[in-house]
Amino acid sequence: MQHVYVENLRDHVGSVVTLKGWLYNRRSKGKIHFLQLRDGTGIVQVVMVAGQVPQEQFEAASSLGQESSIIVRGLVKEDARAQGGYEIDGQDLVIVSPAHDYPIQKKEHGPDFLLDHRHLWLRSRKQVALMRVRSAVIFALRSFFDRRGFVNMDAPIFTPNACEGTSTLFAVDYFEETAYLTQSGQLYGEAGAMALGKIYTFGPTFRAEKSKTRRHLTEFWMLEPEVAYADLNDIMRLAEDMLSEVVAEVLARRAPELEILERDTSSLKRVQAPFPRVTYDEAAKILAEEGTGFVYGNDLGAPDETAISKRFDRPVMVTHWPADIKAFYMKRDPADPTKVLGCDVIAPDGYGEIIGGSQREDDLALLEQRIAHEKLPKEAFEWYLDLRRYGSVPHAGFGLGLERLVAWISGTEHVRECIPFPRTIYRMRP
RNA sequence: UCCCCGAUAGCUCAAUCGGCAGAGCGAGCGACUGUUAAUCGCUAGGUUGUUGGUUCGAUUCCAACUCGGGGAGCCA
Repeated sequence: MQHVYVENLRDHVGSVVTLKGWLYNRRSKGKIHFLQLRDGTGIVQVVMVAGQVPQEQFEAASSLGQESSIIVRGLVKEDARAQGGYEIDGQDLVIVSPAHDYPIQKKEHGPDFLLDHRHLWLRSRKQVALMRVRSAVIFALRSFFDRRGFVNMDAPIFTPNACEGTSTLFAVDYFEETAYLTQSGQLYGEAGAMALGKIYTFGPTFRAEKSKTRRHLTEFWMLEPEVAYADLNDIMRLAEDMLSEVVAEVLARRAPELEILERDTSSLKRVQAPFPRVTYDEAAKILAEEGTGFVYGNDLGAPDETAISKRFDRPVMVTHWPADIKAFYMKRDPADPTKVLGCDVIAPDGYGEIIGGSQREDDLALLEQRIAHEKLPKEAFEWYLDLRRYGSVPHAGFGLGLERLVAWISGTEHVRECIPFPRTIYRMRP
């Protein structure tokens, strides 16, 4: 007798197996119970017929509440009438722990109620599928970088100062000194690239901005590759290869989950490098035609990003941004010093900016000027300037927002469902 | 910080012009041998977010507050 998972039932047709899980739903009709057992890998229907199981088990099942933990032994059968194609002829039922009045019903709920019950909401069919997609995305990203010889070298989460000097940071008491939760691992990633050639950091990132949109979290996961001896074009190719391979792998490995999530995969199948590229100036022309109210010189707003992405059938790369609206470490374009060698990748279907990257300023004097111009505390950046004093090389990298990527691939409206326990401006419980 | 919207049973929502607080689901009890959010019958379930105002009378109109949702800005 072996304990099998629902996702492997096809290998056990005709055998008697033991399944361990929770009661997802029960439909009882007189002398027959239909128990839907979920175990995290899937849901299967268990049929219990009176007279074919011990009488006390049949009666116990008739009052069994949703999410009761149960162990079932039964015969695996193929049955066209069952969802998923397989069914269990129940022979024995053990109630591990009965549950009553489970708060989340099999009906629609509002976001407030569901987020208050996030610890239980995670058991729902779509949320399970979403977490499995998220896990597959992370695995695909890590294996992509591993295949290409990158070393995972994570950045610290406590930092002594702002990385980019713009966003509002979360301050914490650090032994009578103020520390901040990191908003980016990039500067540390640059140190790693000078040590190891090509690295990526992957960890939680914190922004204390009071953003209230479906694309924002105060705590999110960011993956940031950084490559020595690389220019803007190198990391643009890296970004489009990464997205293409990750999307293909998730399509191949998580098709059932994407179906549960009702994701139309036809647009994902078109996600293949190379991606269309437009400069900021070209994007501004498109926006003038579209009449979005875009003002030249500003950053792209969410409606601007959507208008541009609608012109193409795959992610779009926008390059050569005005230096004034970008971070101090981005390298100026030699052909036009008002622009920087930066690149944002905009996902289709209104999911917005999923990647922001650039070639980094590698000239010590120019970087010192930029730090002075931005009125940043130079002493805090001395270690960073050392990277230019001792063997500076052209280098580049980007940051990928994991939850935005997962939201796009899974077709989820809001990024808060794409992380197990979302942290937003008005919500940090449970 | 700004703009818009919302709060009524455990959940999702309704309540006409300001006039007795309603339904479905869930829960409890009962019926049913193929249900797919099963169906059918019965029962219980309410300080209408809080405070104040207008009124003979407020779930309904007004104000403030609290909590939440969507968006802007900022960003991934």
